[in-house]
Amino acid sequence: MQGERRQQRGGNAGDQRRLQIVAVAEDLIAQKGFEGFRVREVADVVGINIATLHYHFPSKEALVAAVVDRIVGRLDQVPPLQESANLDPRTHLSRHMGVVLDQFDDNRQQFVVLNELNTRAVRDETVCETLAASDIAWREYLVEILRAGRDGGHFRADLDPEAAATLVIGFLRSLLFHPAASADTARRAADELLRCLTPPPL
Amino acid sequence: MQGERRQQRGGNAGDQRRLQIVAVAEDLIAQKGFEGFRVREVADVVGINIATLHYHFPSKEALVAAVVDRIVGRLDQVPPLQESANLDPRTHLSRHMGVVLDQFDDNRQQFVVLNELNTRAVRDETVCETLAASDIAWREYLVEILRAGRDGGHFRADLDPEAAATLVIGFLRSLLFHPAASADTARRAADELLRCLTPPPL
Amino acid sequence: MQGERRQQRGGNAGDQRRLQIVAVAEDLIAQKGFEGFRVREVADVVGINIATLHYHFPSKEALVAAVVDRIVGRLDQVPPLQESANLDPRTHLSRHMGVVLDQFDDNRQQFVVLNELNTRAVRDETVCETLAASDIAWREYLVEILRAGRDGGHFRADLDPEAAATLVIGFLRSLLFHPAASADTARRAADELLRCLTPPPL
Amino acid sequence: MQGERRQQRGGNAGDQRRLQIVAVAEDLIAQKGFEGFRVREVADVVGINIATLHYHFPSKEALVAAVVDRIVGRLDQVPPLQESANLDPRTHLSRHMGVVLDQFDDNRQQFVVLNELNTRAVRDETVCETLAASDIAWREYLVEILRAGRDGGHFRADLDPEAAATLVIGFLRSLLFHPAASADTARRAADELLRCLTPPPL
DNA sequence: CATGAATGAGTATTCATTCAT
DNA sequence: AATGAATGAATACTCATTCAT
Repeated sequence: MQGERRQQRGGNAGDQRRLQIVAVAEDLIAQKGFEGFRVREVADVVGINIATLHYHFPSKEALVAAVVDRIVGRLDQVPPLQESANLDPRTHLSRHMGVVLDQFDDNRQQFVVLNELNTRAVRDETVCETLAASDIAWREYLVEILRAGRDGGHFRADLDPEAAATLVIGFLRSLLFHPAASADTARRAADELLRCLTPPPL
Repeated sequence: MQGERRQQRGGNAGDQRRLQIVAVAEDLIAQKGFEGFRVREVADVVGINIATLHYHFPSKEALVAAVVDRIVGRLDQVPPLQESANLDPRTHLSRHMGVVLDQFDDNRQQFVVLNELNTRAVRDETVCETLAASDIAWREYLVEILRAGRDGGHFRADLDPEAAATLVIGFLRSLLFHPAASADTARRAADELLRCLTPPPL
Repeated sequence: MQGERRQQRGGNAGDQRRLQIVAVAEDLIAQKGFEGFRVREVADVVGINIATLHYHFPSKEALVAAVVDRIVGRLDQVPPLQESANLDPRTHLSRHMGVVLDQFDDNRQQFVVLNELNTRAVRDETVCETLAASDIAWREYLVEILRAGRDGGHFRADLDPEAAATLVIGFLRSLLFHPAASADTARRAADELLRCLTPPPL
Repeated sequence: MQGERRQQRGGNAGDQRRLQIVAVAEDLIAQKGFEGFRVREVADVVGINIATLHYHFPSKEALVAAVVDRIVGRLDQVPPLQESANLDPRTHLSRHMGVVLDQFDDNRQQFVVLNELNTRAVRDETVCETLAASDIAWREYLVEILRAGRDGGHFRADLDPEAAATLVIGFLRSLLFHPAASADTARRAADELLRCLTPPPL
């Protein structure tokens, strides 16, 4: 009976604090990388004692896991999925890439942390599987668009949807490598990719 | 007797030792990442005292810089550049991607370290500039091929060489994210990319 | 319904809870020793919050003191004292040692905790005095038996009752050192000790 | 070839330092017990940095193990064994107990640490075995004396040498429990024990 | 060139205790 | 009586770096 009310959606004071800690941790990982990530600094920024942080997250590993969940959780929310469902595939793909490029402009920190995550995935089985699961979902989403577009004549008739999905993902992923890249270069490449996939005018 | 053989290329015995240290360091960075990279472990594997290592490399930073130089130096040796110079651009590009994909199969460690380097570049100005320089050279090399191919009719007439170079680099770079990716998937994507760039049959 | 039964001996519900805490604490000291004894673990096993435990026992020291009282309180209940009062001294001593040896078989945990207590006594004045008081009572009890036995011809005429009491106590105490000792070895030694004290047959 | 000279008996500077650290550690264990034993305090007393201590002993456990070895090593040197070899068994046993009682007077710290060791042995398999090995050697030594004494008429004819050895060891061991015991009480008990074992005058 | 020994600053984690509710 | 959250002071251990030999 006790504390029943508190088990709602993050309304609890404790949950609130945990969210705060994870948010700060993500910031710090973006700034310093996993290499320079210190739990003590998280506690300092949040303004709590290091022991309090360990009360909420029993170990550094647990805190990192929470950060990973948070990041991947955001990845899985592909915003245009629902709204653009009834667009023609080419426009759909165009908007999808546009959304990612916008995020690249507006929230570059997220990309930096994703880069950290990718590097960590090489040696952390858990992170690797988490990222792989997210990757598969994204790939399937793209393959569906590309196949529908090919069959509907919006894309080249000889298009290999899975291979093309690899290209789209590869291109978008490679943005992670260019924290200083100009958005313009990226948009030109996205346009070129769309032309690549589009059938030639007769 | 000792060190007699060492008087070959690479200079004196000291240079030889330095090369050995850098090689071990690269191995360890590939295994543990920068996060788990310890100078003491380098010394242990080489079989020398930690103080001796510091005699050759005054600081960890200096050792890491040497490793970075070694890796980037290898990057800049694009093997097919010379030999394939007089091939037609489409075959040239195809072979270039093939070479990289072969390296991905045979020497994945190099890709892992490159991934580490990319992540570090976000916070290390020196590494960032070193990688950027290598990147520009690669890009120019590809742009040249793509432009020649477009003008010679091997590639689509409406091709944007610079944007296409971004796509090629992006695709190849994204391999770093898939340490477990099947080589087959990558080759299918490379083929698709070539089809993308090729003009449609009339 | 709740707490109804609890209104028996031991007073109110609070006393009941305190008894429960002390019992768990003794168990844990037996398992982990004073070195590995944690108040938090006591609270966890009892199933209460650590703050609740501190409500009942203001400090770790207070809880330990309660455990010590509990253990020494049990020591002072020498069961055969009353029932065997009118036995001949030799049988009396034999039964006394038998009772202790039986406890050694049946309730070895108690011996383990006593060992912890003895070690702590070196540095804790309070524990030392508590144990010393218990010791003196035991010693006097044995001296009485031995003196009566000597004067009544059951033991050797040249027996030094106090020295013999030291031997009996020393032997029984030394059982603490042998958590893995066979009961048989101990009983053989007890028999030998009795023979030692008994006058030779004429 | 290098440093060959240094591998002699503890003459090396490093060995010297290790001996010093172990000696200080033993002192501190005697003063504070294992419960209050801190590696940092060892370093402080020795006058070295905590990292230097960890250079010589990689972990607290390793340091404790070295202390245990040192203590048990001393236990195994039963001084009177050689010199008293040709004494009659009764005098031999008397002197043996005398030596232990003298140590009890002169070097009580050693007994305190032994007490700590005994308590730790309950939970530490290694310490338990080490102590057990030392115990067996001591027991065999005593059994030999007692058997020879019985067969030679110095001790009672119905003496059980192994049981009597248990009594002697038990008595001497029980001294550990009485850090404040008067030496006089102990000597009276030792005398009584000798009388116990001696055959009655005809 | 090479080494054993040493160190300062840090690094995650622990634990008894306290306090507002 | 009971609890979730918080804290100060420790605690073992690590790591790059230095120095005398």
